[in-house]
Amino acid sequence: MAEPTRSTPRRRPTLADVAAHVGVSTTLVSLVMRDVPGASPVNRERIRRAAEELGYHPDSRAQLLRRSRSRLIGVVFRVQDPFDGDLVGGLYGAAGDADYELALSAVAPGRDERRAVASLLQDRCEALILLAPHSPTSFLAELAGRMPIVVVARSVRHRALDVVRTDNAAGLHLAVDHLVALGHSRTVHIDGGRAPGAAERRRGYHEAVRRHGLTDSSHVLPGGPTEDDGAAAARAFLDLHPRPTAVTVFNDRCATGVLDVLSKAGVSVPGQVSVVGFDDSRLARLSHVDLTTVAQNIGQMSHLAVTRAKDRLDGTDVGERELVVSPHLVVRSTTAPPTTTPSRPTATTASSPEAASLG
Amino acid sequence: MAEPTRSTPRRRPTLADVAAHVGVSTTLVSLVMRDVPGASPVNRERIRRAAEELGYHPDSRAQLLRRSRSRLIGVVFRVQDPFDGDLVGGLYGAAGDADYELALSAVAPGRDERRAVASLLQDRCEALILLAPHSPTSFLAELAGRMPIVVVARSVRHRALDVVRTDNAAGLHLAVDHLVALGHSRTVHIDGGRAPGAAERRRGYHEAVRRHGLTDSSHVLPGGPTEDDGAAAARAFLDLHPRPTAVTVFNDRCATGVLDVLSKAGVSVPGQVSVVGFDDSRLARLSHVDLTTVAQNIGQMSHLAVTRAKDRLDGTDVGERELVVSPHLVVRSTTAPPTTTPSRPTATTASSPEAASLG
DNA sequence: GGGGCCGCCTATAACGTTATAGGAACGGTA
DNA sequence: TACCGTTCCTATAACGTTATAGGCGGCCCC
Repeated sequence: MAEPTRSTPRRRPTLADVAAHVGVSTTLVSLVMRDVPGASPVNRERIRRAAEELGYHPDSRAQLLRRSRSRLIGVVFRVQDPFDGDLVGGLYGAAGDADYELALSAVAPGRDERRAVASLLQDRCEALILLAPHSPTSFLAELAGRMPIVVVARSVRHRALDVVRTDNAAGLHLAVDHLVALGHSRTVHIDGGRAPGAAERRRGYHEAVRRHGLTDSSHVLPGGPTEDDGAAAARAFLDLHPRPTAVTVFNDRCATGVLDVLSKAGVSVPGQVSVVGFDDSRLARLSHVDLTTVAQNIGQMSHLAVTRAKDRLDGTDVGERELVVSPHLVVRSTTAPPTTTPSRPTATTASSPEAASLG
Repeated sequence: MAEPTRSTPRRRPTLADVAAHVGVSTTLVSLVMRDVPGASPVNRERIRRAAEELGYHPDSRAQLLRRSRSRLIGVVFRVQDPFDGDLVGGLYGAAGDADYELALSAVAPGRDERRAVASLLQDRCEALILLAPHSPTSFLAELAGRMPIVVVARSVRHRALDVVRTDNAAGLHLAVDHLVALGHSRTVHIDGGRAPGAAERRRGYHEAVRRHGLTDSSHVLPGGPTEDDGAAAARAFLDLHPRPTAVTVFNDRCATGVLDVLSKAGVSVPGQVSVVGFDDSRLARLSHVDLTTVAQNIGQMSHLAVTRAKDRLDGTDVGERELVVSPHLVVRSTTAPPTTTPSRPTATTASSPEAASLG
């Protein structure tokens, strides 16, 4: 039992192992592994080779423990949400640029936000980025007393919380302006219910139609964030009389449900009805969906979230608590001029039974 | 500079802070926080209160560094994949039951599997669970020399690797048996290309139709894992003559693309064509899709993956390297008896132009 | 030749926790 | 009184790393 090290060959090699192998101090090995100056080229090379040979990997726990700063940013995300997935991808890039590491903690069925946050607290993250959190503001505020908190894609008004979000109202302005420019006047907005951002998008819709003097020929239909919500809303839409020629939808998932029901009902898109989504998710980009939609700038949002966390940690003086990112419109193939507009009856009117009975 | 502790009030409290606050040793606080015997009820209560009051959270880095075992299992997953998302949810549950923690590392655009794995190695994970990895077997085998590796949802034959996967061939047997039982004889399988599991599902399809003596009236169409692949395959399907009455599809995403194109072409499902997917993903369960599909048993797969990792770590003697989980069929509304079968012409034939020109 | 600086290296002490060993006080027993 | 076993508690040394403070030559410059 002179050398327990040798009796357990499975032990992971440490700095000391590499140092002993080369015949130098652990400090020198540490210098070389961190690529900081202070070692001769000869030793640098020998140490690198020994580390490679022994399969040495630094122990991040020990590193983080020793270093005053962990340079770790925690991210809470919903593991099934495609939008969160895209954001996480962007965050990895942005964190790398800022020289921070990311610690991921998922919200999943059976694992709520409190659990996810608690695990990140234990990991000594210096700041937290929460993607579309649904925890009460009081909980978020309490967290903010402990460390910088950046909330993404949810509007929270609290002086201790940073927020990065899309200008949802502006997004609906873009959508409505686009439809009006195409010649539509009878429009409807399918709402997101209590989902984050839904109220602002609804407000944006109202503002835009009022600006165009189209308040009387506009509607809001109850909906929600999911495909099912969209499908239900589309059925209600089919009963409207006279039928609007264009629809703005809370998000792309919901819009997909709308498109599906319209297609099954024999209503052609964009022939009889134009549809605009929101998010520019993977869904919208699928060639068979090819949805005109309001794109959130995921890259910029990720960048801003990380930068804001970093600025808070650095004590940099920042201005607004809330960073609002402008969306932009991506025109694809679900929008076109209305064919039933009195002013320009270009194409033949639709011949489906529904259209006939409602026209 | 007598007490730097007091001069920086923002520092996170440590065991020592709690101990000083109560007037006991750090060891005693540690005992209480870990809920191990050896402290008097009075002190136990006082320490708990002090910890709460100071907002003390144990530093998991220091804990893991000190403890011989980290009890940490690393998980590599694709951050945008809904199936991986479901699995991660299951893994959290299973890991909790086995008294392990999970460390998540995402594969995302700009962050490949090597990066994801390297970060977990640094975190001193004791084992790795890789969800549908696409790294070469050689890389996985090299990892397996370092620690237990469990591969989920991909078939890899290597004596050092544990595999947990669905019995893909059996899944297609279920699908074909179901269709045949409904009365279908002309079927087609839309393939997954090079996606994991595609070859086995294709083989299962071939086996099943041969068993039913339907080889001559069966086809395989090239496809892929995405909605777009399904949409393209569906267009090819529409050109088949005579048109098959039922389709088995590589997965639910691909099936969604198929359904969409069929719907736009005026082909009714399940009236004219029955469709069976694979995965039972969220997609399939949406009420407006309501897809008959082969369900992978996510709960069992998660459980088996964690258990296998644990057994390897415990040195438990386990049998097979490969754990094959049986799928089951979920019948929803995209399958029905064929209406064009000579034996029972129940409904009126469809009247859409496409159907007419091809019928 | 003295002083200063630079390049290379090492010893030591942390970081916050837990494992180990052991001490003090107390009651019970011989 | 001596001895034992509990119960409750503490001191100390790790875990693997890095920050700090040097040490030791050698070279340059007055």
